[in-house]
Amino acid sequence: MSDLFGNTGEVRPATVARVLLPVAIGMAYSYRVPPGVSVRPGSIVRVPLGPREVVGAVWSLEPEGGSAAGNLAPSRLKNILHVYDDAPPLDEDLRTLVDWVANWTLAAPGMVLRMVLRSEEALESEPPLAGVRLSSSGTRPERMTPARQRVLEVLQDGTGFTRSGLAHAAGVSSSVVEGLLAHGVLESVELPAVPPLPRPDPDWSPPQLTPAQARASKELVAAVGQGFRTFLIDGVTGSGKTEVYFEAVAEALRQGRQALVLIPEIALTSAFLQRFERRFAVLPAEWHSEIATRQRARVWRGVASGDVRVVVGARSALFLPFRELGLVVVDEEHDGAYKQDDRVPYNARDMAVVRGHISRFPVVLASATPSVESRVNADQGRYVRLELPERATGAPMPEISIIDMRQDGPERGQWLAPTLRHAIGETLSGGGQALLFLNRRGYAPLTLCRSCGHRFQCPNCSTWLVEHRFRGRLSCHHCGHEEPSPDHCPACGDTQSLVACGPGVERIAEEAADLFPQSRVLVLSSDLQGGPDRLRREMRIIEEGGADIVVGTQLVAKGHNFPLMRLVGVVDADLGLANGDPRAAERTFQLLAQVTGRAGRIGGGGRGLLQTYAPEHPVIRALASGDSTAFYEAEIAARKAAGLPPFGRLAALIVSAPDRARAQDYARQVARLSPASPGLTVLGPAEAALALVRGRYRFRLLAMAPRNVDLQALMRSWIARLPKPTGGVRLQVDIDPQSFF
DNA sequence: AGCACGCCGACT
DNA sequence: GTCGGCGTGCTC
Repeated sequence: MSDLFGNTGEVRPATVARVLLPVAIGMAYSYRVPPGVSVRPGSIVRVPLGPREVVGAVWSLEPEGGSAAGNLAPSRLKNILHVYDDAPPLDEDLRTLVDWVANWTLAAPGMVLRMVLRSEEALESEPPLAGVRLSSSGTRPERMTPARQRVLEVLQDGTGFTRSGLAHAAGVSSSVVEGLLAHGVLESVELPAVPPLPRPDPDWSPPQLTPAQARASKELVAAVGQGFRTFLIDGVTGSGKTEVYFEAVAEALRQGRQALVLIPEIALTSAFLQRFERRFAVLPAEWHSEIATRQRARVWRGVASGDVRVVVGARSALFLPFRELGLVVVDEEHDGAYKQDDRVPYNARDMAVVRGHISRFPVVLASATPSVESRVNADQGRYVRLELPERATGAPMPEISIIDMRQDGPERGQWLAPTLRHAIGETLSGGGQALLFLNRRGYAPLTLCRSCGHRFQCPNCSTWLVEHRFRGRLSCHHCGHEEPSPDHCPACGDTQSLVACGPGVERIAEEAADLFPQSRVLVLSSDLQGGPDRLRREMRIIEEGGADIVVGTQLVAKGHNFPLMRLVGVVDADLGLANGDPRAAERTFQLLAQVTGRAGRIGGGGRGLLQTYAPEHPVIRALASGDSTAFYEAEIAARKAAGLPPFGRLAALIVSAPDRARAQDYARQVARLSPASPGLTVLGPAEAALALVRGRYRFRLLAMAPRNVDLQALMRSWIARLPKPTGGVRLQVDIDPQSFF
């Protein structure tokens, strides 16, 4: 027996269904299936839960009379209230994915289901719109007027319009339409709420590929429809990775399959959608947190029904109920935005591979600076590596050189070395743009009183307050605390004694403006007022040459192409190398490779200058030489020796409590228990392992296990043996925690 | 996750 | 005398 959606399943009337609910409960709950109602595994239902009603999904059916241990007596079961028949049941693959992700992340399966059921509005079809068309009786108006004439012309081919749409299209007022309707010239008609979606055309505008691109795309195209396989496109910035995987998307479309392209922080990258449109004639469906409710429901429904063929989305798009998904692409696969930190901690890049494995389709990871783990997977033959060693435009890669700040540093109170200043001057006089990159918002990271040594500190965190001179405020980048910039020291009362220490982008912009007074300087950072629209405008200004010097944080490393950008000066290449994060070097390398890759991307002739106090550091050497092999090999060896991912696995137990001392105390107790767990290494209770992260009173206790140990099972048994947290202490487990991996 | 219940401090 | 803070427990 097969239904509308192609699912074959028993339609034997079950009396009890196990329903997974979108709440943090470890198991599915049993509900009675009322007589005359039919459900199957995957059916989306509304059920009572305590005082409220929730939407869940049938996870399994229980045969009559059968009951698993711990279930309530059938007489006490509540009824399923409603079955959403407009939405197709979640298919078996998707249910397998939900269970898999829940097990992997140690999250409640219901919380993973919640990510699937992200649009309650999608579960019921939109009611049709009231519209009008020419009356089928052929009635003509008794008195013809020019306005009426125009309305009739617009309706000539028999299409239906909404009343306001018709008035607008004909250029008349709505009373003209009302009149014609009253006279029987027009008749009411139901219009579909969602106009039929044009489908992307795989053969609309195939690009001219370079030989390297053609080789890579050929391999991808051949793999589409041939089962599960993971590819890693490893191509330098500007090598045209997008064109390559677009060919795989095209092939999936030709084969009647859907495709999903994940990109980090999609809300900011309308340029990407336009590229898609140029290749496939229509815009793809978009999915991310900023999409409006109605549109979100349409995409969800379209994905489930098969009307939507391609989705471009943020990490959460991975949990959409695709009907016939045949390809997932993860662009910029190394990007941290693929990791979710709260609720269900998962990495969408890895779960994409899992989804491909479950549903037997290829997965494509792409990056100019692959993550260490993807690189290892490619080295070991688990992923197929496709290399694009040259820029698609033929432009040479930028020439990167080092400025040794110990010898060639600027004077005190300045931050741009003479060599960099000189390069900026040359670039500007040559008509190019210069980008000064510093990954630090604000004017100065620390304000100090010269008289008494007072430092402005956050009242909540133990961090310095960052001065934002444009806004006239001191701000904590940790918790968001803000206060007005002071004019005197609160400790000693001195008025002329406050000094800003160290640079932020605002301060670099000030210095650049002083050095090049005739140039237009633009600052780009996430505290730009005006939201994404403003950001897009500023990006446009840069693209069109409306700025000479851009000073930016990591915001400028991503997405946008700046055709006039010739020089990238990294103000502090060592920033980010010093913190305790074992991924610090990798992340710094990725960020600086991306940002220097902005130089000369179109016309060539790009230069990159790295200001550093550590010219011998492997990251700096890799960037300057353009050869990252040695750097990656060193990273891989270090990870291997430490048993860190990808050779081992990592978990964090997060302890939060109403005060720091109690969190710390409990973390110590936990750490003391660890030797009892074979195969698990706990870092701690040394202060170093009790890393304080985000917000007050939270500690992370890191645990590491070899790759072959079942970390999930180990953590579960470990947690079961922990002393019961009391006094407001709370625990949360996080596998592959964001702040470290 | 959400929601109710319950127990303590500061106000109309 | 109540309002409301969060700590605790429960939901088929």
